[in-house]
Amino acid sequence: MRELAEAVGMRQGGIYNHFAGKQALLADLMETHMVALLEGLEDAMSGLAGPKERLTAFARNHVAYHLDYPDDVFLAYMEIRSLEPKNRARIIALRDQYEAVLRDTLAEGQARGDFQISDAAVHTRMLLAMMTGATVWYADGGRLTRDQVVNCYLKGALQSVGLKVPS
Amino acid sequence: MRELAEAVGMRQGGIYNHFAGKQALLADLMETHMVALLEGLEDAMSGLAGPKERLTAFARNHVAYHLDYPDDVFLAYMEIRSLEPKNRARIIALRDQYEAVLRDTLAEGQARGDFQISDAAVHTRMLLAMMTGATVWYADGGRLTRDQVVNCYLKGALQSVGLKVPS
DNA sequence: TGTATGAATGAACGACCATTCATAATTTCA
DNA sequence: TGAAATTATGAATGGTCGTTCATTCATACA
Repeated sequence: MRELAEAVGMRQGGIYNHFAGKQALLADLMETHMVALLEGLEDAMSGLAGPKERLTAFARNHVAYHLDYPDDVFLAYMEIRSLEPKNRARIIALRDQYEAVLRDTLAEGQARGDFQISDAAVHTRMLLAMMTGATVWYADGGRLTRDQVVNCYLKGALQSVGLKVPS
Repeated sequence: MRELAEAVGMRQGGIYNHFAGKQALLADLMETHMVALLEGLEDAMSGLAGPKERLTAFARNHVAYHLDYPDDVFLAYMEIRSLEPKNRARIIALRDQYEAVLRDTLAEGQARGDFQISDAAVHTRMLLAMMTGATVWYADGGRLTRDQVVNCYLKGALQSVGLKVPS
């Protein structure tokens, strides 16, 4: 808390005029992150019908957002276990809502016979873990640009469901 | 340290007769984990030549091992940043060695034209994150058996590199 | 049996940290 | 301008935790 206070230009006590405590601050940060992620997703996927188009939009949006806000993603992953039950439940509900968008897309592709996957729920978690992992190693100014990385992941995601992707 | 001591049936001070301190204990745990992972991998892949066979063995071994030791995997991920530079360097060297096995396999498959991937190094991280993620949600006695999960991930991994997998 | 070695104990130490609160400074607005 | 409300300060509090160490205990061996 001392460090956070310094970082925004005040002393330790000042933060408590804006947040009830560390837990409330953490929960607020994580909720803001999840809501932004969800809203961005809804924008990106609105109006798209086919499973392939929807998966493409999801993957692009997910990877791009995660590369843009690696700190939020890191915090959400590392500190979810620090949330009190009530706060954690709220955040997990948002996360579940996000996951459901991908799961429904995969299930529809599977039902249509467009996707070759064993299990939509498992494949959802496979893809989410795969794409989120980009934040761990990506750094601006590295060998690949952000867009190149997004395209690598998109290709991997599409191929993972059995689609053919032109090189 | 108090809790760890209790868990092995002694009081807080006793641990220091066996480990120099918390840092040494953590480093020892993580090194043991990485060495076991590497040795298991070498066993699983020895004698396999083709990229497809090697990727198959890697994926099976990785997912199976991770499902068997989720606590080790969790610790290795969450606490790697807690290691002092010297210890961290040792662990990361082992991790790099492990990654290199998969990267070489993917690069060979790409060079042969067997795999359709944009970038072997990126695809390595995609697959590792994807497969490691199984530990986050898998629980014994759930809807799917361990072997079913391993096969889901194997199929996803093989398809991600552009291979056709019979359903 | 007596001694030496290794291991366990638990109180104490020092450092760190989130939070509180009395006080002071600043801002708002009538 | 002056009072009220909001915000900032920083010392103090209570708690946690890793580590140390004098002491006790158990075991092995001569």
